[in-house]
Amino acid sequence: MAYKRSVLMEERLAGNRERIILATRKLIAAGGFREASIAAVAARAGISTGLIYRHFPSKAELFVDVLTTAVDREIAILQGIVAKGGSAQEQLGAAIESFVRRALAGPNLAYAFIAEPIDIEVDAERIRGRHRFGDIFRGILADGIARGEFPDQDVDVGAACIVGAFTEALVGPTSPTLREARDDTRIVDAIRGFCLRAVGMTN
Amino acid sequence: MAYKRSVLMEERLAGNRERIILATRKLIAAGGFREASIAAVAARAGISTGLIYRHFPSKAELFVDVLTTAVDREIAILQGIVAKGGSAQEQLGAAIESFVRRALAGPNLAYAFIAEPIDIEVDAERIRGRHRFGDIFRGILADGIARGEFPDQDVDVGAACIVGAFTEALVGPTSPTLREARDDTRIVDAIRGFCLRAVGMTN
DNA sequence: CGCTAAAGTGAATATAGATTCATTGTTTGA
DNA sequence: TCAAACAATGAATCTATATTCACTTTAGCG
Repeated sequence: MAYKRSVLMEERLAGNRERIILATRKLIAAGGFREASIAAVAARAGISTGLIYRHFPSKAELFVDVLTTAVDREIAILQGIVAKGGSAQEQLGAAIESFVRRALAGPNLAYAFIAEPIDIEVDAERIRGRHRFGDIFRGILADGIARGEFPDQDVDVGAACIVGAFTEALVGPTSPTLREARDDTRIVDAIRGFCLRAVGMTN
Repeated sequence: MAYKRSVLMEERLAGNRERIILATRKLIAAGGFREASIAAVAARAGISTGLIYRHFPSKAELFVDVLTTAVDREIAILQGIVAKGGSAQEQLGAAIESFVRRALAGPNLAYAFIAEPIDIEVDAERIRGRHRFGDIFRGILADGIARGEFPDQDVDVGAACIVGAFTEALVGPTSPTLREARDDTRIVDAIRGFCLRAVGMTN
């Protein structure tokens, strides 16, 4: 007779997949891609290495899956903010604040993704993710300029600078957030202030 | 009798060391750390893999050497600019312009260093390099605030944002400079303008 | 129960790349 | 010219992981 997976079984499978993804995310968050070896992921997920390959064709695809999922979530939130309307200044401020706050809330943010290359396949996705973030900000900038809110400026460079600025301030090695005694609100304000001024608001 | 290297020999040795470093730098510039395998370095330098180990105890130390040398050079230039005095605004503008111009001049900048991790040892150095850049900008910022040129602001976050901004705009994946038809002056101006406004200059 | 399909395992294999070292070539100083 | 000391080579070795696959366990179904 044909083999039909019961609902319970179906759930277990999905659960395993979830546990693999979760384990990967945690390992990456804790110590970057380098920490997330297949053996480590398997151990953390409480399964065998072989089983991972039943769910993902390769380590690279597992990573890409984890990455895109995380980026999708952020992009959706940013788009939501833009969709809400308001002045370009409000949108930009809210977008940065949201991103920065979520990153700080971590505890150990998938955002580290934005900053660490490994293999070409994953890299491609990482870059795509960064571009998608850049596009959001480019849009807000262009809009603000069109509305006369911001002075005329190079939106490509501006978007790149904004992404670079808060990425570095948050997860980069220069980051003040890496040193203890963080005051989240202070950091959010500082980054938002920096970017808003940079874009032309006297604030 | 004791063996004493002749001057000529001494020079050949030094030349080999130089060629190894140069080959490494070029390979890294062309395709990142990943391209710079020991085999590739040896091939490019026109020597054997074994010889590399006569000059450097490990691949990591070779990379660290190449990295620090490059960073040292940049830092010295930035310090020279600061030492020349002038208003904080002038110093900041000149420092950014210098850095950005040199990076654009490439041909294929050692600055990619700033953006790509590999092993812990090299990472440590990379991070130190970024900190050293950050320190320069933190200094200029603090000075400008003290002199009343810039509004009061968080210098730690500001410095990180500045480093992040031009790093991303130059070598990051979002970078507009990666796409052809570059207009160097336009990019320099855009980045400098962004950072100066961010710091509080109405410009 | 007994039989099959799928889930799950983990030791064995494959691969890539750094590192070593036995060997060969060159330089030095008498 | 010769022997010791050093430079240089590159195939062989070591290492670290990703990936496979022969096998064990469990679930579905008559």
